[in-house]
Amino acid sequence: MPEQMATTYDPGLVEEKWYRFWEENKFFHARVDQEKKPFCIVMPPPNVTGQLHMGHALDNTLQDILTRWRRMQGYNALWLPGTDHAGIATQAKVEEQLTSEGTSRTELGRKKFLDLVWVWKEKYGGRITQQLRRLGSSCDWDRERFTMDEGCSKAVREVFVRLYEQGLIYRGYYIVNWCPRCHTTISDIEVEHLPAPGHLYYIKYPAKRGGKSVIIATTRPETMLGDVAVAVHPEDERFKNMVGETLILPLVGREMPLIADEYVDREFGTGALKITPAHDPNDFEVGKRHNLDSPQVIGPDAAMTEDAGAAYKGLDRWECRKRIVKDLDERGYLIKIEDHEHAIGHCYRCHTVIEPMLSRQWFVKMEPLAKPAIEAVQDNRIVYIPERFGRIYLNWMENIRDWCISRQLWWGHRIPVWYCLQCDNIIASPEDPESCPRCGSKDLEQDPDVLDTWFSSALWPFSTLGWPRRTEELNYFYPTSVMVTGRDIIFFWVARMIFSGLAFMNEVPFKEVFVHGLVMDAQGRKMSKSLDNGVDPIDVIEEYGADSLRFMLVTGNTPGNDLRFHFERLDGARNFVNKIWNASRFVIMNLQDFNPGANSSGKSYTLADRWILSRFQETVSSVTACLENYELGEAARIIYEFTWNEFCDWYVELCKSRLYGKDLAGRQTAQYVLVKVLKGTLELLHPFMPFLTEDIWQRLPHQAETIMKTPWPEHEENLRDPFAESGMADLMEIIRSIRRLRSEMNVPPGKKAPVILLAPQEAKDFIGSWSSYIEQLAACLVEVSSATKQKPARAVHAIARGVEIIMPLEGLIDIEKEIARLEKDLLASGKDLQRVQGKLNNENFLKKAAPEITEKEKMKETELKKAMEAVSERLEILKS
RNA sequence: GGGCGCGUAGCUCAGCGGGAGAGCGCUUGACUCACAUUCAAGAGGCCGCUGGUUCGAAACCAGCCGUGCCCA
Repeated sequence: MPEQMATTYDPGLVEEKWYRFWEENKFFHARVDQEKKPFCIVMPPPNVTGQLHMGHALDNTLQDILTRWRRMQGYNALWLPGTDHAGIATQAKVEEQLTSEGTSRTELGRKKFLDLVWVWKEKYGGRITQQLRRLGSSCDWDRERFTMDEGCSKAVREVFVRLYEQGLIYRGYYIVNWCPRCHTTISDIEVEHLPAPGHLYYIKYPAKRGGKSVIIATTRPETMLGDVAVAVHPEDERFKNMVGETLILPLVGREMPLIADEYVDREFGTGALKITPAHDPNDFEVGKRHNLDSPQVIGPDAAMTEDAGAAYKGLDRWECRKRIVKDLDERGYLIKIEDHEHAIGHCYRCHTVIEPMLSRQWFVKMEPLAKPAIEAVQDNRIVYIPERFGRIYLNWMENIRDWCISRQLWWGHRIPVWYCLQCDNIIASPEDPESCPRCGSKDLEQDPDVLDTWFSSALWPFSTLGWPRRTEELNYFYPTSVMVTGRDIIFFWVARMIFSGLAFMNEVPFKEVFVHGLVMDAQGRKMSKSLDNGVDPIDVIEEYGADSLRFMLVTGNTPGNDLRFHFERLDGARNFVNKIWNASRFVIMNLQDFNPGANSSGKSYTLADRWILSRFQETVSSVTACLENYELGEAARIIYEFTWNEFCDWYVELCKSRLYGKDLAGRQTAQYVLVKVLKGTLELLHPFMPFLTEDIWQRLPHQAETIMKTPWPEHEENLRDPFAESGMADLMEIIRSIRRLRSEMNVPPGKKAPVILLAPQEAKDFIGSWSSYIEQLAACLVEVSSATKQKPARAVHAIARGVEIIMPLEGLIDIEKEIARLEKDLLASGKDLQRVQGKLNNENFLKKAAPEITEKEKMKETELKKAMEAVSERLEILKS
């Protein structure tokens, strides 16, 4: 006795069970198998101490769909999961905790602090991977990796040392982005430029020899304390004969030159630019060109330094700005202040205003690495989907600057460089060195900094497969098939994986990059902690089930575009899930006597059978084609429409009489087709809704252990049946017309209405053979006649697909209303006819349009004419 | 300043050279034995604006307006 199925699907009852079933049976595990074609995705590793958010849910749903689909297609599919140590984020969280406990990392010291972070990692590291399981992710947990595990750490050191030896990693003294709150440098792309209202301060810099002074304009007056020059454009007539003069820096009294440099924008401000090499990247370049000093006036805490002078030392940068402005004003140097909106760099993590600062850091020299990474995309060895992201990538790569990789943090991969305290030798080594290879001293000190987190993520596609060891996994699965990720980390991550893969594997890390948009809130804003507008995927899964969430995330938007999160759309997905559940429930309830082996041949298909089987073939091929093109939302939509609008609304309804009827063969055929199409649909849907489909599939007659391992439905050409499709389309249109008449005439739903169908001779037999369909689905009694039959006067009338529909309604009919309705019809058809004839009367149209188009228009014309004739005739009868 | 999206039904979005679509919402009717998380029927649109290409444009091109994002 089969288990009773509830009338509504309850995901909470089954999801956990099926996930455990899959995981315990190792269905996600992929082993190297030379007989099979590999398919591999490496998961963008979420922050190890983070929680699943909607972005992860979307990203991983897409990956899971691709993985499950390819696995069913027979690929040896590996989806390799893992987590990221997320240097700044994780360290910040642990530091927060320490602060709340009244201590700090500096108090604890490096060793103790790191021990604590590891404890923290152990505690929270499992949370996100558990959450990924709730989503249904079919990743190979036996191969789960962590960016700071032994293998990845080895890879990081290996890469660092090799790049160092090639001269592609260097230590340099440059302007970097310093976050005064995180107390570390960050790379250029980690700086967020946000527009902010500010001011433009015009300040007078007097000339040493008297006479004309120079007025400069600046947005950051406090940096004037570090000024070493004023620059003008060499061709600027206003300053031409002043270049070379000496100016006096107000408040400080420092003498400095007026120099000429092409960098200066003549249009901005007064055309004279103060130069502060230690606190502005462009000024730094100017300073280098002109051999200028670079006094540092702002320190790591964003407070003014000793060099700022006694009057300002120790002041916070904003406080100092106020003071400077006040002092300048009092002494007559301040000319004016204008409002000025400009972009200010903020730390992407803590949103503190970045301080450009001169500092000694480690850099990766990008130009030689970028070149092959550009070529790989240019010659399509890597393809971006959608394409436009490839152009964005190229534009960025072509203008790339060196990458600052050292971070003043403790949590991360420590830079594998040691300094010999005896002979100043610098040693970069994959292994911790015992002694200095040059002087033999054991007095070595490791660089205190760690590497940018993205340095290790950049190696992810090959470090996770075993590199630097040449493992069989690496040989088999690399290059991976596709990278699925959000548009916001193309530069951070995708670009860096590409050049790293090319540099160390001599091969691209993946062949395709499938870029998706961001999940926004209902108003289209980014979900964020500060707005508190985020929706927790786990809450959604608990309320709606993972399948509904997945389906909602995948439908209703196009690749690469952002999507808004609406609970209404979740309702829609949940309803669809329930619809499938109930259609399946109906099928299963009617299978008690089903023998899958008994009627595999010699079936006598009805028109409806032939139609649904043919429609299913169409669905299989279009869904597969959509998936091949990464049109996942479109694929889901097609399955939705097929299931709901064709299978449920029409086929299941048409099966009822056969299932409940006395004809055993008819019942068996219906069972066979219902099972075949339902199973096939579940298989198509499985990548999108893994839980529901497994649950139902297991209740249906089946061979394999799991739907996961069932072959992806193949298109069966012999089941395509254009005749059945067009025949059914005609019948459906007739049924809809009758329903419309009933509804307009307010025929009670329970009442069987008599209907006369006047069909042209060639269609009469066909309509006659399948008139039972019309009777079932339009609740009527059908009489089919030839078109010449005498027509009753008191009746409503419609025309569909060349068939006249006459519904005699003695007593119910309102002649005036019917006349008005028919006249409206006639008017609409007349307009259509006009448009069609307009085309057909156009010589150019007939000459230039494709023959099948003109043919179609001609057919339309005849059809419209016939319909209008019938309606006119009808009107005459009614009016007489 | 440069680049990239997006403006289609009240809302959210598909369609992207040959009859304007879906879901939700709305109106009307139905608890019909898989499903009221349902079924049936319906109303609702100068497809942002202006030009151009074409026999034919919501779709292609140019410009403009509005809006969002990225880079400088």
